[in-house]
Amino acid sequence: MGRRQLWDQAEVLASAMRLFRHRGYLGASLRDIEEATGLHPGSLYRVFESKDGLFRAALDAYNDQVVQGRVRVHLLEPTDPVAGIRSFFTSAFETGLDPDPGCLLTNTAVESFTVPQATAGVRRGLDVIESGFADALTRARALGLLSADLDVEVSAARLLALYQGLLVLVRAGTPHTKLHTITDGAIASIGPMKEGQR
Amino acid sequence: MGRRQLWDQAEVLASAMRLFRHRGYLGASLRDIEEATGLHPGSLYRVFESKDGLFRAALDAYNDQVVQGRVRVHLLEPTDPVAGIRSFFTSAFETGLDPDPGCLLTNTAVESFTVPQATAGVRRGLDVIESGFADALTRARALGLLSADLDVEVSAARLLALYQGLLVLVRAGTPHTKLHTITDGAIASIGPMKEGQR
DNA sequence: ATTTTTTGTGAGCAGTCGTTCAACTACGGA
DNA sequence: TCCGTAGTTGAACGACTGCTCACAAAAAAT
Repeated sequence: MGRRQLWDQAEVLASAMRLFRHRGYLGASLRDIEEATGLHPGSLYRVFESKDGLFRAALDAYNDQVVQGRVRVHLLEPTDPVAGIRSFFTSAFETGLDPDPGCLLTNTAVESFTVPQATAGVRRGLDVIESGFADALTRARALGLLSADLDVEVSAARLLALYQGLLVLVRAGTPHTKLHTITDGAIASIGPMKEGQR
Repeated sequence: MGRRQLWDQAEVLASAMRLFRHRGYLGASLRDIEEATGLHPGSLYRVFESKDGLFRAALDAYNDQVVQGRVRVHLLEPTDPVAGIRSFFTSAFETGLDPDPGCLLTNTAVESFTVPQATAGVRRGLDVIESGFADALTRARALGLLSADLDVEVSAARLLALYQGLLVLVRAGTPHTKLHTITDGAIASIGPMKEGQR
């Protein structure tokens, strides 16, 4: 054996994730990373090989924890799937953080030409979200909350786009009132049954 | 007077715009800019003061030419506003360019924490698009193409988000078939009247 | 023709980038 | 106890960053 690792990998990835989410891949220098994680370059490079490697690991952690977690809580588990979709949207900008860091997937997708190694991870995360929407829509339809002839695949794709667009607007500093309006419109666009309808 | 400027400012801004659109602000170095525009740093700095200054000028040019132009052609002028909205969406990813550079507004919005000087320009551009949507929707409603009780402001905001989301997905390398599906959904979500309806 | 004014050129600046590595520290096994 | 091994440290590397400026070139003013 030998000396034991003094730091927790999950904690370091969480710090790196926060930093990348806020500043992007190019905008986060290794000095920034050093400060954020408390790790010196030697340790970082021993475990993650490169800045790229760290970024990919952080993106994977983001997918496995943040994205999967949010999809589960808002899209897979709620007994009211329509309300779940709504809260999935609003929780994207009501983070309590200022400034709102947006979504690492969105930010990385846009940066993808300068970080091509990350595109696979971005796709994986987007797929998770889209599948989550599809699941929630299917369940909502089965519960009679949505029109029976709603095309789940098409609606899920549109909700994904709308969600990514919302996160762009979050980054652009759009006021929350407008973000709520968009969320309301998103829900309305999947055509939930009103009271007394159908 | 003195010596005359040898280069066309509009051409230089167009080249810079292309470069920034593809690589982002941080991803485009001054050497890249030099190569793309054919200008040496001295000339660049005499006219634009800094990399920031050049970027802001390029973003303004993007707003004034690309954004305004596309809004006019697809949203303000067409006699069929619904078809115009559709072509506004599809023209965002059927650029004929490979790889598709996406939209400078979208990309800059996401990069905004590392280029805070550009947020005002981004907002201006987004407002132009949203107003364009609102104009097209109003005209469509007046023509009886849409339901009379459609809320134009809400729908315009949602179309803007959807459009920005589409551009994120473009950057993520989403296949065109899916982008078309999303476009179809966007049109369907504003509820255009079918034949025989109303 | 000479001076003045503006523009173009590109070598070079100080600082930062991602990355490496030799010295050092802590632990398990003999 | 001492050795082998794994982890930590931070100074330093070459490459690159945004940017400057002394000089050359060209056009207007004199």
